[in-house]
Amino acid sequence: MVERTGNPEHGDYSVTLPLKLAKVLRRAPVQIANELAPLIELDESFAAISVAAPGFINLRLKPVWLQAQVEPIAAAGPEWGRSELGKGMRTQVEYVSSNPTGPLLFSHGRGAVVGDVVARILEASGYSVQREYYLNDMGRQIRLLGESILARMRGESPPEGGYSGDYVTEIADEAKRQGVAADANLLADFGIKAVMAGITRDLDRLRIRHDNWFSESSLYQGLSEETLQALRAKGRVAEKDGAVWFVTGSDKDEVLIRRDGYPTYFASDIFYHRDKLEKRGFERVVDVWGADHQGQVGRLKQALEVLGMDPSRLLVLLVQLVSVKRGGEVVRMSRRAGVGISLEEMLDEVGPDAVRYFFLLRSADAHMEFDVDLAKRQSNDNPVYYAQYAHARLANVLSFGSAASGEPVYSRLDSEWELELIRVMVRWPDIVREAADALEPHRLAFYTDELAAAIHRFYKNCRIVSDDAALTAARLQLARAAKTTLTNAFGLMGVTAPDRM
RNA sequence: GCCCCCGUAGCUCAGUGGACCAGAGCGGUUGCCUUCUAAGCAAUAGGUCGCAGGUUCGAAUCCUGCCGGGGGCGCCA
Repeated sequence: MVERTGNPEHGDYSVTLPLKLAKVLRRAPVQIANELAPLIELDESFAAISVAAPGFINLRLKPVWLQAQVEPIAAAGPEWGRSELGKGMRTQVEYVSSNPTGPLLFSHGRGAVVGDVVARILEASGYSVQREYYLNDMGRQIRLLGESILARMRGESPPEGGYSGDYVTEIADEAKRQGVAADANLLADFGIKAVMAGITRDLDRLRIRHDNWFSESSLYQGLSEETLQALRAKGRVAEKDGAVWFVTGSDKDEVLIRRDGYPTYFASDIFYHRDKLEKRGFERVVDVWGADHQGQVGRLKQALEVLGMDPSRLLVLLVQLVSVKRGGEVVRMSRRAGVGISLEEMLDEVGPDAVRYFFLLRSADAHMEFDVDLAKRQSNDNPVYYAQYAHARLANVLSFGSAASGEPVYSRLDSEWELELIRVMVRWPDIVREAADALEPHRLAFYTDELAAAIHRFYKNCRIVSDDAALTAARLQLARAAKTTLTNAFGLMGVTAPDRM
């Protein structure tokens, strides 16, 4: 009903209620608007109210109100933009969860950043967040990992469907050095530890952490049988062809326990999510998955519903695939295709700030092309530097003007550039709230870009430190408030805010 | 065949719970450093918003049907 206007000429906010009422009341929207407008009680923040065709009521903020926001924003510091809207709701965000059978690929990095920033946004919005990594530490893939290492130690070729990357050789060499017995099970354990050490090192460089590593094998200490029993009691389990099936009710049932005795990932997913939602009692669970797992969402939610859980408590964010453009050549990344650029390699090449910022510059459900050449360019065409440079400029001028004394007179901040900067700043809490509601981290990057642009224009057009003490003090406070806002935005994105560049 | 995502400027993408000239970045052209960082600012060119219907006072946005790209539909993960 109340929306922000897209065009400054229409004020700051607009009310579209008359347009919506028009149909119900069967009257012209302009007429309704004209009657409604005088009834709106304006507090001192708004200067003007006007009716515009075909029936908008537009509201304009008073400059004096905008000017009065500067000092509180500067004073709020890290708190500016945070809220308690989540009311401490126990929320889990699960992300990365890559199998410990090989190093992270660059495409995993996207899900890692999306999950991490979702967690940061929710924390800033008053949710109680746990960050979890689901560790697939059992099953066929793990057995293959052990066998692959063993084969490498013996100089044999890996088993069918096994792993053959250089890291397998490295692990095999290290296992030999440490005198690990040539046993597939022991080597699998050894391999998991070695691979996870690499994964956590990469994540650490990307500034991504988890609170909990949840082991898949721990699900099979009681909970699995209990859950199977519960499904059986609902009449949703059948046995045929030597396997155990989940009866979906449609024409296609799903295997839970394979003929060889291994549970399928579907089974583990059911057990795991029951553990999250019931045993551990998270009110809401956010899973960040690759888009290639889309097919699992429906059946998992169905199973949870059969077990009596409200499936809407589980939110699955599907992150689309990434391709990498480098030197004019596009490399499409796919987990399955096995071709991929490692995350480590990209961190070496472009650094964590650019990797994070670029991932956040795209909505998660859009395929993205990562332009390596652009990301590593140390120049003005690089959006990361554009935003960081705005921060560095403010830091510099604040240091330059640190000796200035004088009482700020905020009414002096009356140029279009100053007022525009304040308008952008005061939106920040809304941006955080909207990003949290929609679970859309990319909104932060777009906002940051807009804020940086307003800062650069302000800096360019308003000489901050001058002979005019009152104006200087006011502009320095504005610079402080802008720097606070930008710092907080970078903080939620996990991007550094440099004081010098 | 069915399901999900995408199709908007030369390129990469926002906007898609309706309305305010259709936006940003990169790339193109052109101006601006005696003064707190030019990694900046300013101007300019460039688009049948995939196609066709429909709903509406109004559609890039909602509905239907097509077309194109990607992903999924396994006792793989």
